[in-house]
Amino acid sequence: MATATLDLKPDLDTGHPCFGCTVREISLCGILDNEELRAYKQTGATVRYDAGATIFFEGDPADSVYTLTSGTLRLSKLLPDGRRQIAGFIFPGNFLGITMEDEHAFTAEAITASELCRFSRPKFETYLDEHPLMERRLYALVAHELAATRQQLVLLGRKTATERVVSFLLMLGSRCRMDGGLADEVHLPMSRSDIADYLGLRIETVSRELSALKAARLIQLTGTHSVRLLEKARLEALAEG
Amino acid sequence: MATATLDLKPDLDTGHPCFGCTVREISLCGILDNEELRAYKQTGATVRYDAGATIFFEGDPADSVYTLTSGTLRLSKLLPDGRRQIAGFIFPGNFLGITMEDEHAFTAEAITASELCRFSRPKFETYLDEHPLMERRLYALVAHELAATRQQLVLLGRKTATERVVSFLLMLGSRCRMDGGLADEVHLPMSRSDIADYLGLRIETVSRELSALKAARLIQLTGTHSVRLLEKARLEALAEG
DNA sequence: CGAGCGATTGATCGCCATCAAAGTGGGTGG
DNA sequence: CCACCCACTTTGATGGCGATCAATCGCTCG
Repeated sequence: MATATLDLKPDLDTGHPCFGCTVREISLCGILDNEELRAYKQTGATVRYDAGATIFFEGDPADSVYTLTSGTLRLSKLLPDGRRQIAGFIFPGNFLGITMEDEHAFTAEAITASELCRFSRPKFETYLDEHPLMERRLYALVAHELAATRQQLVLLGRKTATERVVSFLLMLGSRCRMDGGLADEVHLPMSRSDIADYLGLRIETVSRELSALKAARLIQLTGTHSVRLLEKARLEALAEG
Repeated sequence: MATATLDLKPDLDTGHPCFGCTVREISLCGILDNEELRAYKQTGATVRYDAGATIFFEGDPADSVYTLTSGTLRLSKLLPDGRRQIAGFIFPGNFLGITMEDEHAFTAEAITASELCRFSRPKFETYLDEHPLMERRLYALVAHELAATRQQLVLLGRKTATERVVSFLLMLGSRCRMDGGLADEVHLPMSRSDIADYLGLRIETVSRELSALKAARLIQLTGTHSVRLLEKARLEALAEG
């Protein structure tokens, strides 16, 4: 459904408040032109969070929406006894606060120091009312997120530990390529604990799987937070059983 | 975000093509009035599928969207070796074909004989262009679906077999109450195999868990496809660990 | 150089999968 | 109407993958 009307407006004036924003093209704002974006930006504000800080808790009133411009966030939920599941990571350009409910169902925390553009819900909705293209793009983003989340159901419901870890690395790998990074050097901003809670495993298992992949010469552990993918084809076969 | 503009239009003329449609109020169409609905309905067609029939396969071009009016569907995905994950069940009133991609990422099959209202994507999108309230409602539906799917991530990633089965029963229970059925009598149109593939378990485990809940006098198995929930409070405690 | 936290590696356990067999029920044809 | 059939479900016995418990490593920062 990539209609012409959803094409991005490429050029921004130098001096524009969003000039130099590295994520505009892949974010909600990408469809706005100079004037529209200036007006839109003025309805919001830039906010910063330190690593570990909480943007909102599960159960907090959902009165703002955000676009992440730098850093990494995690969306998570705790069971009463402390078990944690991470529903997703938010990378620059991603939209946060998709819900139409009154309360957030998940907690959003900064994994690394992060910057976001924040908009109040009422203002955001008014803006949407006046910009149907933006609403359509928002819909496309949510629909895409839904598809990705369903894919994660397959991972959690049916894949083995090895398949989960490899799928995760490939997923981040394709993200990096999207961001213009090297295709085979994957940066992992999150801890082993975050990875484990995203993949439905324990940190020991994640660590063991990474070590096993390294021993099999399929990856290289270039640092605690970076991995080099050595054999994409074999990894892709591994990821799907 | 339940604004007044999203309220349903209640009364339909007798003789209206959608008069008697039992799911209009909880479906996408709920916001349309007599005239709008008549026009909308004319852009689509009613289609029927037998139990077991496939509405579309993973990878098929996504050229139609649907509203389920009767029956039950499953959305599933197969791994190359035959492992299956069911991403969700579709009940009457639910929208099918949310994707904005060109291809369906999941296979949709009829669990029981089903009826759907089908609309071609281009016509549907044209209709959305002209009816912003409908688009907003569609967004709300998808956002809600995303939240539900993320909740399912918690189930698959972190819950035990018992917790999964109990969560599933309670989920269907709250659905029944929504549909005006008895709150504690849950109908399970799907097979044990479908339940297992939805919960990331094997059918033997599902069966054993149900037997154990019955032995604990927490449920009654009133038939292969129906369960009575006896102790909601204790079940709810069980579902969350 | 030492403290402390996250990551890795090792040893063992337990939940759920797997393998196997018996039970159940709905539909069909005699 | 009943007997059979076949698919689905349930129950039982055993096994394996990943969790758990435990110890060590290694980086970062004071």
